[in-house]
Amino acid sequence: MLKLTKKADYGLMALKYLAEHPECPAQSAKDIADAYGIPAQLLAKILQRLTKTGLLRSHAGMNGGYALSRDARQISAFEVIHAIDGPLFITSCTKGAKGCELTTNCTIKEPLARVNETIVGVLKSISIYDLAEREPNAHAAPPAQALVTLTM
Amino acid sequence: MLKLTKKADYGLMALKYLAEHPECPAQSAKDIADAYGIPAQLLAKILQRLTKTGLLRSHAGMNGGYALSRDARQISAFEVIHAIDGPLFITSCTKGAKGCELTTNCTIKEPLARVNETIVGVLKSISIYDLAEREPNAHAAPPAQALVTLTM
DNA sequence: CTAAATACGGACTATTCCAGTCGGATATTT
DNA sequence: AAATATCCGACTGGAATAGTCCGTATTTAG
Repeated sequence: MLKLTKKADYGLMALKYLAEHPECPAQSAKDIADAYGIPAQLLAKILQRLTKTGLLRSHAGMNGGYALSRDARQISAFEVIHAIDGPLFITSCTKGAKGCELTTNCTIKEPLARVNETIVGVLKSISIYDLAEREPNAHAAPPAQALVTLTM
Repeated sequence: MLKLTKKADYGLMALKYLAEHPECPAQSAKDIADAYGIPAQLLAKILQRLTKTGLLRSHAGMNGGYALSRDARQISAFEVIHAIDGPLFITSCTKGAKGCELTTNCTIKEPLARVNETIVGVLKSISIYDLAEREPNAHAAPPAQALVTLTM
């Protein structure tokens, strides 16, 4: 449980792929799908959605495809996940405005909301660049240091 | 997305309820379910599972029910969630031993694994006691300070 | 100008997972 | 013996996810 959807995974993988091939002006959905062995049509729809939210730029026609709309360092994992899966709630009961229907108190919700914020914070601190520039062997010095302080 | 199951929510709520009523030797599943308006039979199964994993102690018969097996401060939210929902994986592809089937690389997985660990860390730092000792009005000074440092 | 390659997008199907129910067995107290 | 509990396996309904199909629009190559 507490899983990302496969679509979000696919989206992250695709952006990583694009970040790793900055020389190419665009990569088609099919190319990316083939590279990872994921269903092409499904990935296509994901990329379309990422285009609609402005993370990608698309170009139809031959040699068309998708490209990052910004530098990979400027795109966070959170943005990708949010674009694909929608808002991120850890509790089942957190609904838009009406809150929890459970009678007295879902007091649980309040502390878990902080956990939620923490997760969001962490995901925001990870950029697509971070995902890409990792050769399997270069496992050593990780640069950035994200510090999350949660008071409770 | 990235949601806890309702069962986990219910489990946390139930333990919180038990922590708030330390005077009673035991609370029946039905009592707790009624207190929150959640399905009694469903909660019963959840409590049974928590008993099997050792977080609760049960007692059949009249005036029977469930009680915390340890001090509320010694039970983490993570333990509860893990007992109910099983191991906590943020990525869809993390399977027991075989890892990811996707051909080349699910390089995504490695950075996300750290996110995973962070979440687990936060959940481990929250005890049932933390959930319970919160009167709706006492919204002021939160005591404990959990500090999560993640390097990436 | 035509054909190929590509993005776009709605509708549909399949499958999995979660939530909740049912029925019956066992244990304990009164 | 009866009432109150826990215990546990099996089943069902529904929602959400994963994936497919098919037609349209756009751009480039030849």
